[in-house]
Amino acid sequence: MYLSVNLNKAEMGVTKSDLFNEMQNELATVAKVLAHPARVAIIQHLLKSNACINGDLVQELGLAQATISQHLRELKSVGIIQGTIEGSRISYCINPVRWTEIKNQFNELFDQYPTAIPGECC
Amino acid sequence: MYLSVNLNKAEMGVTKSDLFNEMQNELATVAKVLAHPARVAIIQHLLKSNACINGDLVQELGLAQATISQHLRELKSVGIIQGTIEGSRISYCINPVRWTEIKNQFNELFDQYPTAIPGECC
DNA sequence: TAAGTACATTGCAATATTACGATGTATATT
DNA sequence: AATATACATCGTAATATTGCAATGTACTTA
Repeated sequence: MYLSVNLNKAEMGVTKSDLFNEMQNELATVAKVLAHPARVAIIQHLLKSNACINGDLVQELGLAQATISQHLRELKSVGIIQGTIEGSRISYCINPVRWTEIKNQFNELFDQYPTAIPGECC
Repeated sequence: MYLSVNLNKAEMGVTKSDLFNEMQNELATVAKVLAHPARVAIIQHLLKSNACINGDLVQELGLAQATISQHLRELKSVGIIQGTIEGSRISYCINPVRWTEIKNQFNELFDQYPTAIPGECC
């Protein structure tokens, strides 16, 4: 039987981030940014072309300009990309330092799994 | 000027997954499952203890039983964990094969970034 | 068989995300 | 200065996610 200890009104739709540690919250935040195919596609386009502008991505992905702009903002929010003003355009590219940080963050989790387990697991 | 080509009513809140390729959709789907600190915490608990049951996680994370069950279902949905019935309990653990697959999937993306770029980027 | 334990599922409320048209801001061109 | 270009932001509608109480299902024990 599971008795409810918390008698307050439930906070629905709200992630209880105070229950988790820094690493768990940070990894989840970055994962959330990668959790949309358009943003993965934007990243891959930046990997291919080294740098590009909003308009390129509108052409490439077939989403509206406002939508691309919103995705770019989310990618920027975790620092995975950066934008530089170039005249009337903004040139976006991967942030190399942050890229490595994020890669390492994920691999710290991935590498926590022992490569070989005797015969335990289910 | 950005003329709208699509004159149909906008499909809001709906990810246009048909615009993206298989790799992009799959990576995004897995990232979405990792995009919640509770699910990262569940994974880490499984890494530490090799296997555990729903009740353990309720104790460990301080979320309701139904909530843990929901998170476990999402983790199972991408195959990152698996559950085995053990009497009246269900023992969860990491799926080793899928774990490696996912790790490689992410690193395929991460390793697309050239380690050293001359002096191009912004 | 009845009561208890363990977990899933359902139903629902609150919040978050996705998408785009419309509009705003800043630079560039005529 | 007026027009065009490039991008951000706002407003809004549709859908998705999060969380939990209540309930359902299956096994276990008294």
